[in-house]
Amino acid sequence: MKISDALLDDTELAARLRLAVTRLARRLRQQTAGEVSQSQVSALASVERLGPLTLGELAAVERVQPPSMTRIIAALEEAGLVERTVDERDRRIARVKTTVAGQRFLERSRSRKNAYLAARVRTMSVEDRAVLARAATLLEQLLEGEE
Amino acid sequence: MKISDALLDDTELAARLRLAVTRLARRLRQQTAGEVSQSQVSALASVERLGPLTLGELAAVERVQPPSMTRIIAALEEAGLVERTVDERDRRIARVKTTVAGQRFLERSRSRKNAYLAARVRTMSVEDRAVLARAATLLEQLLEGEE
DNA sequence: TATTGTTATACTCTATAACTATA
DNA sequence: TATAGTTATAGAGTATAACAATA
Repeated sequence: MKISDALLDDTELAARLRLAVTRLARRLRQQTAGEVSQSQVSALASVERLGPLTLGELAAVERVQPPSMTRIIAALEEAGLVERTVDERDRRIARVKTTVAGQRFLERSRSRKNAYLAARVRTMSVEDRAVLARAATLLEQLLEGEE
Repeated sequence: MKISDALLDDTELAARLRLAVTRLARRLRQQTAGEVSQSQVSALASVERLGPLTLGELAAVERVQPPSMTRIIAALEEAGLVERTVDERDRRIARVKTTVAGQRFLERSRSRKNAYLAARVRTMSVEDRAVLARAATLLEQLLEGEE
């Protein structure tokens, strides 16, 4: 088997991806800038990206259990980054949307909390950045596409 | 600014990468097959890849604090996946290497615990896989490259 | 009864601080 | 005194189970 084949082997590629992604995620978790956790930022970004969502929908999107999302949203609400509104027709349902402060926070995140990764990316060639950009898209699709 | 430029912007790319990586890592953590945690598998893989290492070296490679590595290695040792040996000349130093069982475990990991990712990768085109393979390499370098 | 979300509780992982033993 | 590693303890973050409110 040639090296070029080995590099594209499903299992090998999956293993390498998993290690790389897991390590980088741990590193980024340590980078945790400020009082807002990774999960909270991720949820906040989903709310911004997908618009007003119910807690259940958010939990599904973020792949966490409902009680976890309750806590995440409670923290974001306390920080003034999201706003909850009860559905008028079905008062069991709560919808979440970003506040202006939440949107500003995300903007700052993109230029400040990602400084670590951005600094690393900045040292890369345009070609390498293009690869990472395409990979990011693929990883997004990979997660969206399931079941 | 053209879309193609935006895609290669340091900050935007970093933000997208972070979200994608964080989400995938969380998804993979849930996939946690069996009694061996992500961190343990990651450490075990490093031991296999880099050969016999001291606990301190391992902690540095894995970007965790020494007490965390102590616990990780204790768990791996209890599971019979690694073996510790005390340095004869300096009895403060403990070195860790994989056992046969540890190597077998990693082999199984690659074909079983990564099933989720591998299944997703399998649906991708050869071109997309090549992108992910290159991205994996870049992410590895990104982490290795820091001081 | 079924569904949406919450509260209570416990577990896992990691960190910091204090300690042991070796040098 | 300095260093390698461990033990003690605490803090996030998440999960499962039991519950409350609404339909």
